Amino acid sequence: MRTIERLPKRQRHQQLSRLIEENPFITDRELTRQLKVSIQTVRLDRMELAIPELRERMKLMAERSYDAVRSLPLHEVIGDIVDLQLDRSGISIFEIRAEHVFSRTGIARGHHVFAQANSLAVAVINEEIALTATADIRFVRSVKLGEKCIAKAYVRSISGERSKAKVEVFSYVGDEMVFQGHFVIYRSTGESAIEGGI
Amino acid sequence: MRTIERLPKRQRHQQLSRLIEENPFITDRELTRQLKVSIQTVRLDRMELAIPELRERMKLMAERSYDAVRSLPLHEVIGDIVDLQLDRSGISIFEIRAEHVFSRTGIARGHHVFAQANSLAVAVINEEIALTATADIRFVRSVKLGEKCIAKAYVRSISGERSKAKVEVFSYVGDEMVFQGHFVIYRSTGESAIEGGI
DNA sequence: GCAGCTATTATAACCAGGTACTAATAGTAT
DNA sequence: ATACTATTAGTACCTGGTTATAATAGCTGC
Repeated sequence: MRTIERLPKRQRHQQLSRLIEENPFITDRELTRQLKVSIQTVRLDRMELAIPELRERMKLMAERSYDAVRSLPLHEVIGDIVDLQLDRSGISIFEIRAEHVFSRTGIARGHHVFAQANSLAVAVINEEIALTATADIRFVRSVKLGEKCIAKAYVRSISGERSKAKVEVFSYVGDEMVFQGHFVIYRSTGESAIEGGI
Repeated sequence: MRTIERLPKRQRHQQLSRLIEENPFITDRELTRQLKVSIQTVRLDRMELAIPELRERMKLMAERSYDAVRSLPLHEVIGDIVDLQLDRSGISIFEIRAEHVFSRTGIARGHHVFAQANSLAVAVINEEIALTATADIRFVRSVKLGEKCIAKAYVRSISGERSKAKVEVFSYVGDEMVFQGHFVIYRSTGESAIEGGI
């Protein structure tokens, strides 16, 4: 009977996957010890499961984190700006992924939604250095994992003398408003800045 | 004359450091090609500069990113809460590190300062699920790389009927106030939540 | 000019943690 | 008995190094 002998193999495959997921730094030798099979079996199993060798796993992790580090400057703006009319309006899209949600509920953490809006409010201001001075925000409904958050910013006034701009941002999922915020942005012309925008 | 022959070595050391910093995935063989010296010289140089071999570098990067992934759940609260009196007040400390600042200016990005305050405002509410409904915030002065931001939250009112709490948060660097915020937190008793707190 | 020094290069043995391939063995199904 | 799968064993080879030992080149001080 095939099932009798095949089950242990599949079980071992699951165990092996779990062990490597739990500790990606485990060697085949250690897996041999824990699974009580020969090192060849471990390697055949990895082959079948398309799990790369330890060094390859470490390399992939290192590359992933290195790419993340390199792309950090891009994150100075949270969300992808898809339309921008300086000193007038702007639109950005931000997809809520696993790293943005409150793990227990799958609800996006507030500061990510805020960050998208703040980024856009700063970006829409046509100035070298623009920093958020104040913000008055309202989370209208929760944003969930997988949802695409579309933020629209409108510049309401620019008072040239004191270098302040008022920007309103509304964020939507589909046609539901999820967030609204009124930002006051300092359009710093170089001197002492007030805050860390995005 | 010693300086004549020693200079090229120090220059090469600088070049080598720079090359590895630019691309940590470079092999000694490739360094040999770029520096026009033997592979032994490259290895002696790495020894002198205490730069680990490629595989060790990748392992360190992988471990660092893996630790970061594992500690993510801890980041559900931004900042270390050092004092907490539920429904009354709380204090948290958050050190501004390189990953939190606007790279051009070394000024902390607004959403990190906001996130610390928001986290604390949510944490101080003695409820299973607490979500930010609205926030009225003001960035008083910029917070810079290396500064320790101390947030103090005070619960101002709890209206049991509609499950709302008002929380004030003030953040300081030393004795300078850098941020203030008025939060309205929903103390969700299980039904439809409004926002993604922290 | 020659010992003494540093810097560099060469050579060889060895290592971890594998891959790739071949072969043997055990169990079981038909 | 035959065929098939699963497992184990063994060997050669690979990358990207370490470690140690020795040879060579270039200059220095005297």
